[in-house]
Amino acid sequence: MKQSITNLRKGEKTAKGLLLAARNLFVLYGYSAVSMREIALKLGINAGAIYNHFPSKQEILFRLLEDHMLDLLRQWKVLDYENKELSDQLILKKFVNFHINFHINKSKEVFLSYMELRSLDNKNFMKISNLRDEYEGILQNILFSGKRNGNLSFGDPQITSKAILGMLSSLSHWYHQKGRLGEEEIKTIYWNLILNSVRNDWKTNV
Amino acid sequence: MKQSITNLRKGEKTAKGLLLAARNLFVLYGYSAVSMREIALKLGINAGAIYNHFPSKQEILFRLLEDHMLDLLRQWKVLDYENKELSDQLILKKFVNFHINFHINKSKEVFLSYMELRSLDNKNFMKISNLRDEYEGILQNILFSGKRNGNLSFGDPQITSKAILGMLSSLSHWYHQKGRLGEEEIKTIYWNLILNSVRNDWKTNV
DNA sequence: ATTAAAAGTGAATGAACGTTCATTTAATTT
DNA sequence: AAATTAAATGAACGTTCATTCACTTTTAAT
Repeated sequence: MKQSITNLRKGEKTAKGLLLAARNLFVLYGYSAVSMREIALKLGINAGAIYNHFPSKQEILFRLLEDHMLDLLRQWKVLDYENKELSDQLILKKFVNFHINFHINKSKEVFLSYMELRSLDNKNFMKISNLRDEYEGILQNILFSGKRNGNLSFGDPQITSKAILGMLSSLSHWYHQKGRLGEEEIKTIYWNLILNSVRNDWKTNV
Repeated sequence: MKQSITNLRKGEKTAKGLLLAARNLFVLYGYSAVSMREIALKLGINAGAIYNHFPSKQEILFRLLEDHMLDLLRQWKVLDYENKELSDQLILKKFVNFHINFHINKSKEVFLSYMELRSLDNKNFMKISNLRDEYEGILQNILFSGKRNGNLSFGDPQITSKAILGMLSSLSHWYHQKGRLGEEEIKTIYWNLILNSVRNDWKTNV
């Protein structure tokens, strides 16, 4: 019989709990520094019991990173801005707001994806790497389009997209809910920085 | 008798070689995932021999990170821009160029300092953390000064400095010597992005 | 050349690692 | 309530970990 989301089978609850515990521990200490015993301990179960839910430690990390990247891409897609005839500037703003919102609300997942790419084995690395490229491609396309249409002005689009993503993603390294500024204030500050940086004449600066 | 730099005592050569090998391995796989045996193997010596040069694995990591941060701060200080009566805009440009140059030429050290802060024990973490704050303070001061004098215009200076440093530091994640663009081109692109982002009227954007 | 210090060996330490397994206990379905 | 499946136990597997140590070899100073 199918179970409701709020009334999971015991095993599903444990599996979710394990992912959560693993995520928190990996964020704090790094994948390699965390043992299966430590993860199990957070759930009050034995390390061996983890293998009723996941085939390996590596698979836990992969699940965390893949779930996160698929979530990121899916959430952008359902907004469907690309089919809404928005101006280049407005869709860039939508992207910035989306990215900030996501990075604030999923800061641990973002941080983990950032830090533990290298802990994936080759096959898993390629999968996640492709998903990352797909996401980076979204911003690149926005910038390309804005430059082509003359609505945005900046240097190399690939470097620029990397610079902007670097700026935005650094959020996950220092943002905490208890911080001085709220999400909206941060969005405003970042949007001003980014819009100014890409809408001015190129090579007019000292 | 004092030795010249090019003619080190054997032990000093080994010590330097160990730091280099450890740096490269830590960058590739992470501190926790690298064993003393692997580090020693790169030098063709036995793991036990490492302890003739360093008291622990933790100390090797700390040495790498401290050396790097002290080098970063020292190199900025010898330029002594702060005593040269430069305009706010020009000193910001100097800082950006300095930061990019350093991050391109020491990309492995930068990357390591970024990734392995959490692998330091408490005492060491505080030391490195303080050095990082000192460096971040340099940019914050430049931005504060520019805003106070009306030469720069942007939102919250602390967020802005974090955003700019995030943008600049992401360089170490993707820059490789073999890349399409050289150091000067990257400096130009970044400088345009950054200058535009902080010299325009605040809150005039859509 | 002699000698003392420095550097390296190779085995050993105890602890911790991810994973497996036979078995028991708990949850769910019949 | 009985039968079946899922979940957890706890010990053990072989391996690897950082570190120590008695000892040998190499290096550098006398």
